[in-house]
Amino acid sequence: METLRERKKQRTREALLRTALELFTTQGYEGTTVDDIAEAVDVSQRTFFRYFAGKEEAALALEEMTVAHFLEAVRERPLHEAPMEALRQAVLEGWDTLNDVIEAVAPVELYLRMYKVVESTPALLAAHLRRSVETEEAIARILAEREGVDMDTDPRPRLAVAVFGGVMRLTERQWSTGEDFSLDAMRALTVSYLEQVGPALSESWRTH
Amino acid sequence: METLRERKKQRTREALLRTALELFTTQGYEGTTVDDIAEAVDVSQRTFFRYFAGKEEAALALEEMTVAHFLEAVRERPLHEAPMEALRQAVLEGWDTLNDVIEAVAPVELYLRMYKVVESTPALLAAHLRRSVETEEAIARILAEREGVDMDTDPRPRLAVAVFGGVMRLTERQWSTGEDFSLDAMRALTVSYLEQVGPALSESWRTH
DNA sequence: AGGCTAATGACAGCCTCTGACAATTGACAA
DNA sequence: TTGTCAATTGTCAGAGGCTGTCATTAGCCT
Repeated sequence: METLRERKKQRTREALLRTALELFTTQGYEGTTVDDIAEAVDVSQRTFFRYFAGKEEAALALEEMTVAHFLEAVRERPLHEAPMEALRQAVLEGWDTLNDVIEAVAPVELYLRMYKVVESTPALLAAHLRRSVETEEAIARILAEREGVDMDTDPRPRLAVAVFGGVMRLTERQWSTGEDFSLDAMRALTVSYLEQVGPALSESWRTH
Repeated sequence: METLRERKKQRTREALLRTALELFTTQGYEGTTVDDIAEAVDVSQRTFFRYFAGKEEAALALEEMTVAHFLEAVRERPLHEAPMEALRQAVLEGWDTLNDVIEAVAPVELYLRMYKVVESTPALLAAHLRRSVETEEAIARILAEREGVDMDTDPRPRLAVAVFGGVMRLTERQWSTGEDFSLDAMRALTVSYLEQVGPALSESWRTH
């Protein structure tokens, strides 16, 4: 952001994003129109769509940053860790360093509030899940390269990621609807669920 | 469907659905407008929205039928089967008896073609995934009751379903993009992936 | 046959998103 | 500094999904 022009663009984008998130978390996603956002920032509606492909993109912009951050964490995991363990450590580390990634754009608190909005708004949840598919494909690629296997012939990378992704999405959902809506609670849930995957799979749950 | 009125409604709905699916599979989902469908059936656009909550609902109507069918299959699995095994058998059985559920509305071949449309259309894939969340919640409830555990305190039902769902979605995706687009191929993929979940999880994949 | 009710059509309107063109504003060299 | 070029924005116009409303039609039932 050298030139004045670039700085202005940056400021417009951040104003749009911050305003959008603020409105989404207070009036709800569907209760907020793009016109509302544009008007609050004092730009035309058309300008909003020049910065964001759609309402969804603005709503999920923070998440996109954290996903990128998580992918980076996976890439940097030591090679001696087994795939699932590497993923596990990467998520936990991701939560720990969440603030470093977000703070420049918005307070963590706003991110957390958006989480609930996403989870409780059908249209947003749908968009979120669709993105997860792409994220999982990216993670699978990282794992495959890491372990030196070929994704096209070996299903294990995608399989491991599918399982991991399933558990993580469940974790998010339970967390966002639970009472303890803190990062610590999220960490605890993650650890707990990942621990119980094994037992949940092959055994019978009955205690007769 | 006793009265003439009810028969007419039934016919209108089926005409709309069949026409919609036909257009979706030939011109694509986004290349088809609701007006196109309504016009082809010779009803007003408003009438379309009286039968379907939206374009999505029409596109996913067949799938909804098969999901209901699958849930029924899960409910009827013998109690001696472990949870994951019951789910596995239910899916396989679901595929076997797919035709019985679909044929009254549309040929299986149309259902299969729609599968590719869903998987390759972002908006539809998103809607599909969102529905999967609800489906998984329903399955978890069935499993919990079956095994006599309380979902609110025991995470295993949701956990098992999350894992299973993750694997099944991967299966669908790989199947829909693969070359062998037959039900047999689907069955084979399902069995194969479920077999490899265990190995993919805890071990290292390297063969040094 | 005639009243009742359900189904449909016809508008009008809101919201998301896009293309096109003109106006503005910063960048940069002469 | 000024003039030119390019990037940013605003303004329109319009498509497409979806909803509310109200009048009209058509099946139902006595």
